[in-house]
Amino acid sequence: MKREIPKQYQPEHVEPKWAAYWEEHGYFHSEPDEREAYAVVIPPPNVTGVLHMGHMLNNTIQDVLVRRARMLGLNACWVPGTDHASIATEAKVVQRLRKQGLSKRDLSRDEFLEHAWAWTEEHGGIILDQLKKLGASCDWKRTRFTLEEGLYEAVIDAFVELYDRGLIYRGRRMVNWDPAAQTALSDEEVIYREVQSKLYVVRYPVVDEAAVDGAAVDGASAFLTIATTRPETILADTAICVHPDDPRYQSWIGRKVRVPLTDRVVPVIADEYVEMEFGTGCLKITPAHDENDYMIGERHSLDVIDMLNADGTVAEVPGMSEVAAGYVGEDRFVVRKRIVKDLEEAGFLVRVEDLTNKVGYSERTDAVIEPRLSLQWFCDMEELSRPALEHVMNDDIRFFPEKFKNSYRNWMENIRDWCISRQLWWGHRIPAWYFGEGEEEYVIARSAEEALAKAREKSGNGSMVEGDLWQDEDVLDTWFSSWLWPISVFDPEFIRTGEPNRDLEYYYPTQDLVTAPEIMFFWVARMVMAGYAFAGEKPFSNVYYHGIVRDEKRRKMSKSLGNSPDPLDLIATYGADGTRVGMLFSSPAGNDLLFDEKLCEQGRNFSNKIWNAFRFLTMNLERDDVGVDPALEALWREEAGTSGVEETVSEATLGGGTTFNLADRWLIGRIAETLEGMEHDFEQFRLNEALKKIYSLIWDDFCDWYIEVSKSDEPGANMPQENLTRAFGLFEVLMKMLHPFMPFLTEEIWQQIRQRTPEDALTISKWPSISWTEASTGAGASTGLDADLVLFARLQSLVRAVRNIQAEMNLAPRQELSLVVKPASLEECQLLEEEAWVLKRLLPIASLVFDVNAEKPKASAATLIDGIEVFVPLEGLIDFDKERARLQKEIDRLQGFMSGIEKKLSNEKFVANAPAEVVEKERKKLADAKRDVSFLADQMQEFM
RNA sequence: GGGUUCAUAGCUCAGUUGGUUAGAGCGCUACGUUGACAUCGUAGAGGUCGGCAGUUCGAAUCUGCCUGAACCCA
Repeated sequence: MKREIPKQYQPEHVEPKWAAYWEEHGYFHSEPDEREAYAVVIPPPNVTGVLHMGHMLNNTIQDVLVRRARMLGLNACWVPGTDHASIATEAKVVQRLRKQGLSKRDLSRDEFLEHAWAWTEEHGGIILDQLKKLGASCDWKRTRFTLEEGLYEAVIDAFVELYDRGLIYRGRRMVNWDPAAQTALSDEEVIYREVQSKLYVVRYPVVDEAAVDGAAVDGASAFLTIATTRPETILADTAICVHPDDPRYQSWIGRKVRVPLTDRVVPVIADEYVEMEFGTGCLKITPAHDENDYMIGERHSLDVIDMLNADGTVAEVPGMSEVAAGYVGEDRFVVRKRIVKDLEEAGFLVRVEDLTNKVGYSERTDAVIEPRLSLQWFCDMEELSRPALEHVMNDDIRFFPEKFKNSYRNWMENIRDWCISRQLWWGHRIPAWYFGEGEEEYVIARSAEEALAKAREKSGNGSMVEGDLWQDEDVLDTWFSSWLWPISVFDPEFIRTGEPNRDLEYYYPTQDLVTAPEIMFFWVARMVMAGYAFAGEKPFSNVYYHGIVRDEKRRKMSKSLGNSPDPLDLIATYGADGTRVGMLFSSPAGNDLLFDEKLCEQGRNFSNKIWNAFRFLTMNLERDDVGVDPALEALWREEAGTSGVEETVSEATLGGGTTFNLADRWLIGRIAETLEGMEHDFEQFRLNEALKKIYSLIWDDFCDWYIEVSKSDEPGANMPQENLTRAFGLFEVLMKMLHPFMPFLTEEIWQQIRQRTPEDALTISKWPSISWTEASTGAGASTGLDADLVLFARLQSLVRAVRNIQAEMNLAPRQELSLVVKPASLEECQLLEEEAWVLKRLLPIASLVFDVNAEKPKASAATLIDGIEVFVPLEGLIDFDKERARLQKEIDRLQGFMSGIEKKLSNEKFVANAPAEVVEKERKKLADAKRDVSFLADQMQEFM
């Protein structure tokens, strides 16, 4: 049966077909059963986001793991979903409203949420469809969203639960304020960046000058000089602070200064916080706008003056001068410029210096963060962090790469309370109900009804009605919902009931979590906390942190830089399989990934290479079907284990050359080796290494060697059909091994090789496992698979050596050669002669002689392979100069090699101290090299 | 300022407990197209393993210092 197969692989015709087929047959849907569970929860992307390169990498990795687990016979369940991305989504909705001429303030909460849901429905889920194009084998029926009903309840339950345990409290604290989004942020949402700033040196007049001794400090002035990077905050200063031991300022402590541009008089205080060396050693204190100043303020009972509005404009504060009053309502950065000018004009500005410092920016809006004192909800981290730290440090939860344990510990040990309230509407509304203006006049409840009952009790006012209560307007940090993800996607009610449902019981703890190190604190650490806090058990066993995708200049790929290719364009150009390979190839474990489109091209080329191997085999097919090779069938274990090589099948069936020829045995041995190697790589999450192994097995071993030696002796004739059946059989195994990486192409070929029922789809087939123990026995064995590997490798070396001669002598590739091979022993001679066919298929051979006593033919090029002398007679073709040069080059190389060994062996200490086998090995190397040199030198004689 | 990691071929990276003639892919050079694949094949060039010292019979590998880079936290 000759089939027309296109010369080039066309992924665009293949991928949609199998994506639909897989989904139609529900291969990726999982329900609890008697098998071992393998669960992975997706790091939920933003519901309205679009796929970027980071998602591509993240999900490719997960898909490889999940597909492999599925083939290993585990009940694989990959739960997809999205999160509501409180700040980002709300910002987008506000932006859209603005375009419609609406402002958030014009709308009621419910009206706003309607717009937000509309937006979500419009854009939501796009990203999940994009994941399908990538081939992600998620259980789409289990798709979750952090704001859907059940998951919403779970978040409220978690809040109530933690509040009841005393781990959530409300307090007036210094928080990170995002003036653009007008909300508080957690510490993790602030990104510090180094910027070129100015340090403004400003002097404050001392007011009680009369009290100063005549011997005023260095004749000076009745001024104290401070340095600040934020001069506008001067308006809210309530003290000047020096170090208590600073000799310069001893006489000033306890006196008073007037704050420039105000009529405020503030004290000079002493506190050890001040660094004497920095700036002037004299610090202005603004308790409302700096965390450290706030703490100093607490210690010294200073006033707290808030001079910033929520939007970052300057507010009116007591005592402003006329000039300062003009700042009110202006943005803080505008005021910074104006105040510098005004300070200068008023004679307060001493000088301005350049300074590099770090400034905090909002992770979401990129606005400069302002420390701001406000009443917020916090989660106490001390108790929650304890088990989270312990179970990572003791490897109950393993981190890959392990180095991330360090920063995890560092963070956990210095953890601060988590500000969980956000001044936003899009999210989980805080279940706090107020019944009075007092800071303690509230209750925590799941519903208004429950709140009323609790409020009546707390207030002692039994006649209170629902209308007397108002719910907190704020929502919770998005991560306060994401941290429940591994629990809530399976059982949203668990936190309330404490009774796991069937899914949670079966899938939890999940197996692997794949994510980027940037969200280790945001998400991973908190999921671990939530896991122990709510389920008393870890949420996952392994965390694989992959790198960040960067461009060739090591810049992070981002939309704003425009340096990120569109993943869907890549898929269109190189195919999903090719793109996946490209992503993985550039992804060493745990390192950042310098994305290079060339690697996707390499992936596409690989697709094409495989396609053409398939095409070639198929073109050789003379029957309607490829048939079954019984010997090969016996080789694969029925039930796949996690280990590559087990159980023995008798030598008679497999060894002894009865059914499999040397090339078959060699390739099977290579498959066994590769399976073992890949398993090891997967244990370490070294996916790129595993991929490289199967890549090389297919391209180098199968295509370049196995198919070549399987071809017919007659050029142009079809392959012998038994060879073909076997080659197809081996090809099928290779497709299995490649399937987790390149699911579409492999399924296509798998389905084209034979007629398959839905039960036989590659995607649910069993991972191969070879029942052949010799494959894993020690090297140097004289029989069995190892010997075959050695023998075949020797033949490969022989072929390469002859090809090298062909190239060096500029012989035409088809120039037929009469080879003379002179092995060192009779035994070897016989072994080689039996396998002469391998050489005949791979080299243009006119005649081939094996003889331990062979005489060197006249005018021949010669070389040595493991002591086997090989002569290529080149009567009339040989170029003496070239041959001499070739031989000399080899002799030089060997002599350099030998001198190193001789030096080693002449060192008595080496001979005395090194292990005997090491010394013996060196002696053998030297002897072999000597033999080779003398052989080559003899050859030289002929051409002198 | 505190912590962590890294430095191997032109580029991106392997190199498991110290003993290898230090590997791979890409790139580069030469040759090759009478039917699997030029999205290909064959062959080849290319590295004093950042520097200096030390431990050791032996160091890319262990230790210290130096230089350079990156990341996290404050």
